[in-house]
Amino acid sequence: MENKLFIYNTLSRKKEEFQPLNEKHVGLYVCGPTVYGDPHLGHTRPAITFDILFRYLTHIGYKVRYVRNITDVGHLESDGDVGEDKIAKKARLEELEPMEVVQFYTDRYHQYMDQLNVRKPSIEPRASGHIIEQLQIVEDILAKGLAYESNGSVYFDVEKYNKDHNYGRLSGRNIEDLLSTTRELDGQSEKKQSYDFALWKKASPEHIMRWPSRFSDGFPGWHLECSAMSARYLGTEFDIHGGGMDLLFPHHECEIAQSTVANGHTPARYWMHNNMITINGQKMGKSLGNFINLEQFFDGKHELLEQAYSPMTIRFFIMQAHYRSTLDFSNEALKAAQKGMERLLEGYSKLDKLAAGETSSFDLQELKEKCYAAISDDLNTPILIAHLFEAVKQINNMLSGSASLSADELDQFKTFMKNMVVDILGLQMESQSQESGNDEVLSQTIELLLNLRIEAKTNKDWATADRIRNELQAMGVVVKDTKDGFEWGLK
RNA sequence: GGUUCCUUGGCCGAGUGGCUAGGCACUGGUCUGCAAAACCAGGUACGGCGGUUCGAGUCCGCCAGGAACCUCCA
Repeated sequence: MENKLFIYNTLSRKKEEFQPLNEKHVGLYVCGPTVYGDPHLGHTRPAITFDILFRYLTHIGYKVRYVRNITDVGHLESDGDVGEDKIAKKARLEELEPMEVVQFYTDRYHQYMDQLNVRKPSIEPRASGHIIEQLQIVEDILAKGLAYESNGSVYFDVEKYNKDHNYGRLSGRNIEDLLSTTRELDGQSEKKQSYDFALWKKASPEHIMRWPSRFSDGFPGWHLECSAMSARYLGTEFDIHGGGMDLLFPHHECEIAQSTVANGHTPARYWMHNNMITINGQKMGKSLGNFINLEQFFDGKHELLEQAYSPMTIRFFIMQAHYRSTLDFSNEALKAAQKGMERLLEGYSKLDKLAAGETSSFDLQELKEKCYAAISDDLNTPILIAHLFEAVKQINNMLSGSASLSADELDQFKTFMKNMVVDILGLQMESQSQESGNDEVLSQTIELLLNLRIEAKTNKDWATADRIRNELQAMGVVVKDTKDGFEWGLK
């Protein structure tokens, strides 16, 4: 691959040059949502971050198998081992079959991801569809003596594992600290140590999601699903594992421990973690109750929102910060993102109008190199976007004749901009894409009016000219005069 | 309490020792019948105190404030 990619690997805490296990192929696994509620702003961060990674790897020529799971079982409320299953609880409250809850919120998740122009993963497996694989791992770990059975449940023996391996190598914790900082919780008497985690849980009588096993009728521990599904679809060793920083411990640490015992090595070579979105400086999360759903962003109906924000505005907002930094929500920041995005997309849409000049007045190769350097540097989208604004400036200058590109370079420039804006950043024009049927009639009508306005202007009939402009504006049609005519767009 | 991390101009947000980040907002100008858009120009910055260095927003120490994880959360 001619374009190198450097990514920050949580395992080594350094930026490393990405080297795939198999030339030309990349296996990517990202922890997906637990489908017991509507997606909120926080869910967009990993979705968009790894969408860009997926798009960029594809762009530079890799064949990427991107697996992003749907968690529909095993994810417990309030505590890793004693709470109620999130899906089951929702189902009980709503008097639904658990799989109805799963289907409903999975569909909703897909709908919002489509609006954000997040590409679909190659495979989207569900935890409940991989119980057999998960039980197999439980058997493997038991056979190696690193798990123990207790009252129908099976727990991972962290202390024993830590003798030969480093439990905490990903999260930077050590087992002594864990002992002293883990709270005493009810219902833990089955475990040897508080930090042991469940591989299989015996279902209590009222628990509706249950599968038979030789241990008990029960369900798999939460961490197990990712080990099982990544191994099934990407092999026991694959390239990149991604997810939110809040999953680093215990989820990913446990995943490493399980897979290491089952397969003899760490599952993924590169671990990437996106940071959190904050609201008033605090993490936006379900448990804190300070989250804003995507539906609320898109229709503006939330007390903290001053207006509605489009899916592309949200996408651009996320991309204007580096994925490993926290990103603070505010109306002011969202509005700034919206304006910036409009400026970038407007500039991009003017590319088609450019005519080639005799010579080139700016260094296209340098611009391209700077852009590739930015995205290759651990997906530095804010820097990439800064360079793209430079490109927009050049487009505007070319339009007014104060800059130019030769025919050959203009073609390159157009392709390059499409690669960056559309293929890699995944931005798309919003107003046009929504219209379809009435489009032609509408445009012709508006252009008729605007041509009348030109006549009025020629006759210095400013009153009529302004009336047409103002009334169109009131209907949501923005009119801009140009040297030899007009431009218009729908707001 | 433990671990890790953060503190940049009015707002958001890049920047891992020397070179203008960028966007939004603001001010002035050019263009235009006016407006919008566009373009040009401009200002405001690195939490505090020390240290290392020829040179620090960038490295080290201390202090202050904040966050994440340690329990489910993307």
